[in-house]
Amino acid sequence: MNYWLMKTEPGVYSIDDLRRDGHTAWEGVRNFQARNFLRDAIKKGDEVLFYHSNAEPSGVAGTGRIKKEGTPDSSALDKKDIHFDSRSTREKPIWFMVDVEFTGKFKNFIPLEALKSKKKLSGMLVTQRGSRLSVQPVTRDHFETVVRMGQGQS
DNA sequence: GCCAACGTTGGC
DNA sequence: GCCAACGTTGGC
Repeated sequence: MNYWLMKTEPGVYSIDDLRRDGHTAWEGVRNFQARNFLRDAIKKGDEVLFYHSNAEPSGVAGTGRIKKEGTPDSSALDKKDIHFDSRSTREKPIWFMVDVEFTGKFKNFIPLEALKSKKKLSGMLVTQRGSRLSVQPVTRDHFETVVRMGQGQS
């Protein structure tokens, strides 16, 4: 079982949207490192920290779980989609997506500032300057610490 | 809105 | 294969 952090801009798709929908296709990722995680490493049942970026404040808003492993990203094949990529084809897809299901919204939203100041979370990728990767691996320790903070037990 | 940090592209 | 130019991310 692995743990991940996935970024989304709440104005585009928030934890409340995920709660409403139950699950969603995590599509539109156009970065090769993140693509490799989506295609190769993320497995059904893996747990996800749901992170609001470009928000006021930015931070972890809740959790999700991988419902379906990597499949070709259909938005890359759709000419009308903003994420359309002419290099990607049905036979040789470049981009991949996973399906994420809602598992919970934090009682306490955890702002980035709180992640940074928590000693136990030192080294967590998202707290590092210039960390732009939109799909990041998280250690089990860090995942559980953040969840405890979000549930208000720490 | 600014801008630092980073990823990607393309000329050579 | 280098690296400058450009585009994007995302905190502030």
